[in-house]
Amino acid sequence: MEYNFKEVEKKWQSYWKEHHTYRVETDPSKPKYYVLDMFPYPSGAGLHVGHPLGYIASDIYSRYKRLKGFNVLHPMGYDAYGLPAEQYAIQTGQHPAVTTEKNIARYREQLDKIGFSYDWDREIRTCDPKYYKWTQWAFIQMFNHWFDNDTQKAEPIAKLTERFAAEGNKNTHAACSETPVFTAEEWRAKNEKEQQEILLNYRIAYLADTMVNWCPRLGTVLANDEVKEGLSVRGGFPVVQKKMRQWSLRVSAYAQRLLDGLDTLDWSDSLKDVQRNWIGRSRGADVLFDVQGKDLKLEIFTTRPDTIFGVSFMVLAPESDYVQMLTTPEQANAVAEYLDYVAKRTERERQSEVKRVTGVFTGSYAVNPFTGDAIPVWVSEYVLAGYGTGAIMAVPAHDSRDYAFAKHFDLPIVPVIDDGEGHDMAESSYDAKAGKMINSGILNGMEVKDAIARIIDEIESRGIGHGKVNYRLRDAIFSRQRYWGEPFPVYYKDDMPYMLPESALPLELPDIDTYLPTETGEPPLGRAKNWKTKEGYPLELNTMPGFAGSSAYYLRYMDPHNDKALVGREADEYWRNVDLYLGGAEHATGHLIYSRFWNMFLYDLGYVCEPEPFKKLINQGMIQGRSNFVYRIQGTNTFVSAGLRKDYKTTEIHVDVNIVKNDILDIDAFRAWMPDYANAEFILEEGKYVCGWAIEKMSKSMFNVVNPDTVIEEFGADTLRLYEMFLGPLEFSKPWDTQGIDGVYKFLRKFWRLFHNGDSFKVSDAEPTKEELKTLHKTIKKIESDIENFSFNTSIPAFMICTNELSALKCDKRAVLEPLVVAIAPFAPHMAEELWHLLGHTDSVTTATFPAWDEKYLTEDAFDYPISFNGKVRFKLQMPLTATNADIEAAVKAAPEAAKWTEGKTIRKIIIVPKKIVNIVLG
RNA sequence: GCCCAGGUGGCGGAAUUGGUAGACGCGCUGGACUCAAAAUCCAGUGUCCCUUAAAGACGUGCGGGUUCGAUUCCCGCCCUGGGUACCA
Repeated sequence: MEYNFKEVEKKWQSYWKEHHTYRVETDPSKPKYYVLDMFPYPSGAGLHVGHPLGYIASDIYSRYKRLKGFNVLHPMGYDAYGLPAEQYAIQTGQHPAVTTEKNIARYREQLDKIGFSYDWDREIRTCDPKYYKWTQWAFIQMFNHWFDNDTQKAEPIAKLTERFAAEGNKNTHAACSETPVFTAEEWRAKNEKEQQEILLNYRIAYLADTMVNWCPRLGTVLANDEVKEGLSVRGGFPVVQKKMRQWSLRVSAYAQRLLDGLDTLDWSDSLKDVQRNWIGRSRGADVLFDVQGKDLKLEIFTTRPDTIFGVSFMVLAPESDYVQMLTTPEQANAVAEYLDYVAKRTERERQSEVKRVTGVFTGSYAVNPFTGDAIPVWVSEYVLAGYGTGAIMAVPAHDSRDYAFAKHFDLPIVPVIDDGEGHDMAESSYDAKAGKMINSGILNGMEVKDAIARIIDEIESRGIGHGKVNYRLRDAIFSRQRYWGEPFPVYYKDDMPYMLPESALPLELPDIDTYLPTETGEPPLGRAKNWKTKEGYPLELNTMPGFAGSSAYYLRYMDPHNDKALVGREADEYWRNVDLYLGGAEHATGHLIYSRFWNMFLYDLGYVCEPEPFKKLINQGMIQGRSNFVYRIQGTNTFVSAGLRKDYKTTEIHVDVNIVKNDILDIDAFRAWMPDYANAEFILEEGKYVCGWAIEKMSKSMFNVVNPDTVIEEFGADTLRLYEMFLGPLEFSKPWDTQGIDGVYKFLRKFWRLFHNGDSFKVSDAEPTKEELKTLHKTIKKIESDIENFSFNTSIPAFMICTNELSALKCDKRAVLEPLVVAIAPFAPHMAEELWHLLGHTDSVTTATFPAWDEKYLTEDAFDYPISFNGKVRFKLQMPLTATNADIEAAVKAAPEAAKWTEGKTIRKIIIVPKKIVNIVLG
C-alpha cells in the first residue's frame, strides 16, 4: 500500500479538530512552554509559501516540547487592523470589517491544511471589541501615569499632583516635555485647564504639538519606523515634516531600561545591535552659550565637549525656537527665505541630497565660554530639531559635517587635536576620538579621553552646563488620521483631553458612510453620527496606529476569554512570558520595541510579572520567488528556448511559474494561460522549451507566487513542512525552488514502506539487532540536538540516512520503528499519527513521550584509526578502543605500509584527536 | 560612511566549532525492472593529469600568519546580502 497523503492528512486534521487535540489549559503539575509566531496581517492575497516558514519551525518545536513533557501554549490570531483593508474600503465602499473577515477565513483555511498544532480556542483578532477593550484600557493607564527618573518607573499621576501641591515641580525628575519651574503656591493658583495642560507634559500617553512625519497621500501621520528613506513603508509615498497636535507615547522614558534589558535576552546579536543603534545612547554634555547683546542663553548638546576650544560657529535646526529669537532685523528676510525653502523640501529630498550644503546666517553671535570669542550663529537643515536641543556647536576641524559647512561658507577651521601623524586639515576633518589636545588652554597636552572628563567637570563647576546622556529613541506618535483602527477612549472638555471611565470600554468603532477625511479636513471619524459622550462632549477623531493592537497580544493569549482583565493573575503567573518568539527581523525597530515598552509599563503597574515579553527570539529568513522567463522573438509570436535565444533578438517575458516544471514550460498550459499566446509558436531544444530564471521578490506581478495549497495538493502537507525546513537554515533568506521537493517526498514514502511489506502493514516484535539499535539511537540523538538548536535543515537528512540504513537492513522491528514515529511526529504529524494508530495506539501521538537515546548503543569495540604523517592521511589501522599511544606506535612501526615513512626517522609525537585520527610527527 | 551577516562542487547546503572537506537532497551519467512509460531500485559524479586503473597534484573569495594539522583562529584586502544614516 503506497502512502496516500490526501486521505491520511484529511483524516487526522478532522480528528484533531474534533478531539480538540491541541487545546491547552494551565496545569501547574507540568512545566510550561510558550511558543509564539508573530501573528499575520490577513491580506487579500492569501498565504504564499514564504509565510508558513516560521510557523512550521515553531510548530515543530511546539510539538517536540509537548513530547518532552511540557505544557505548551501555541496560539494564533490576526493583526486585523491595517491600511490595505481601509484603502480597499475607500475604493469600493466595502466595510473593512467585511474584507478582513473574508481574508481571515481564507488564511484559516490555508493554515489548517498545513497541520499546525495551534489552540484555536485562544484565537484573537485585534479588531474585535473584546480584544481592543484592553488596548484602550492600557492607553488609559498610560494617560494616568508618568515616568519618574529617580525610581526609573511609571508612577500614578495622583502622586504627581500631590507633590506639585506640596512642593511645586522643582524636585521632581520626570521624563517629561519641557516645563517651566513652578512652586506649590503657583500650582494651587492654576485653574483646571492650566493644571491639565502641565500634566500633559508628564503623562506617558500625552497630547502635544510635535514634529511628525506627515504623509499627504495616505492622509495620516506615521511613526519613525513606518518611514524608510523618506517614504512611507506602506505604499512608498513621500513624507514631509509637519508640526501637529498628536497623541504620543513616552517610549523614550524607557530608553535605558530597553537598552539594559537586551542583555537579559536570548536574541541574535545582530537584532540586539539594531535595537541598540535605534535607541542610540550617547554620552556628552549640555552646554550653555551666552549670546552677544541678548539676555538669552543658547543650549546645545555635544558628545565632543573636548573640542570646545575649536568651535568656530553654531548651527540651529530650521524648526528650532531659537531661530526666531536670534534672527536680527538685517537678516530677517534671508532667514525667512531659507525657512521657506526648507519647508518645501520633502524628507526624501533632504535625505537624498545629504551632500548638498545649505544654510543662512542669523546675524547673532554667541560667546565661547572658554575662549571668549564671538562665534556666528547659523541655521541649517543638517541639524535636526528632534535630537538634543536642536542646536549644535560646530567644530569643523573634528566633525566632517561641520567641516563641509565651514568650507562651503568659508568659516574658520581651528584644529584642537593632534593625531600625531600630521593630519591635513586642508583635505578633511579629523573625527577620531584619539590624539593630544592642542590650542585648548587648560586641556593642552591631554589625551582626548581624559580631556572629555576634565572639560565636563569644568563646565559643571562653572555652572554653564552638565554631563548628559542622550538617546536617539523618540517618543512614538500614536495618532492616525484613519478609520480602521482602535478608537481612543478620549473625549474633550474645554479643549482638554479626558479619559472615558473604564466601565465605558470598549468604545466601539462606529460605522460611517465613506472612509475618507471630512470636507473640513478632519479624520474619517468626523463623519460618525453621535460621536460624543452621553454628556455631549466630543470624542477623539483619531484612531490608534497598527502597533497598538500588536503590543500586548501575547498576554491576551494567556487568558483570552477573561472579561475582567487583560490577563488574569493566575494565568500570567503560570505562562509568564513568551519562551520562543518567531518572526521577521523587519520588526526590530517597531513592534519589538513597542511591545517591550508596553510590557515594561504594565510590569511597573504590577499587571504582569515579567519585565521582558520575549525571552528567545528567532528571525526566520524570507523566501524569495524564483521567476521564470520565456523569450519572444521580437515582432513575432514565436518563443525560443533559453539555450537558443542568443541567435535571435528576443524580449524576456515573465511566465507563471505554476505552468513551468523544472524550468521546462508546459506548452499547452502556456497557450491557455493568456489569449495573446493561444497561437504561440515555439523553437525547442531537444524537444523541450527551457525557461530562463531569476531570483526576485515573491509577488503577483512577477508571476512567481507559489501557493502552499498547490504544493499540498501535489505532495501533501507533510512534504511541504519537511521541504520548507530542508531548504536551508531557518534564518537565511532563500529562494523557493520546487526542484528538490521530490527528494523529501520520496523519503516520506520510503519511511512509510519501512512499516509495510508489499500492501500490508507489518512490523515484527522480534528483538532488534545491535546494528539496528545503533542506527536508532544515533538518529534520536542527532534529531534531539538539532531540534534544540533549531537546526531543522540537518535533522531531515538524519531521518533520511536512518531510513536508508534500516531499509538496507530490512528492519521491521517495532522496538526500532515505534520510537522513530514519535521522533518524526513534530515534522510530519499526519503520517506519524497514521503510523502510530496502525501500531495499535488509540491515543494521539501527541500524548507520546519523545524517545530517549543511550550512548551505550553508539560505542564500538574497535576503531579504524586513520594514520597520518605530518597531517597527511596514508592508511588505516584497526585498534581496540582502549589503545594507548604506545600501542599505536608499536602498531604503526609494525605496519608494512608505514615502512617507507618511518625508515630512518624517529617518531617524535603521536597526537590522537577526537575523531580517532592519529597524527604522527616524524623527527 | 557606519553596524551586522555571509562567500564551500553544476545547484540548495553539511562539517560534532582546530581533526579524513563536500553529509543529505537536487541535477546529471550509466544500469536493472517494463512492450513502453510512470514508479521503484542499484552504481557513478569536486577539478586536473590519464585509453583505463593504480598512484599523484590541486582544491572552502584573494594575500599573508599561527599550528603536526585551518572552511574553522589572527592580520590585510576583494565581493555579495541585510540594517542604518546629516543623531553633533
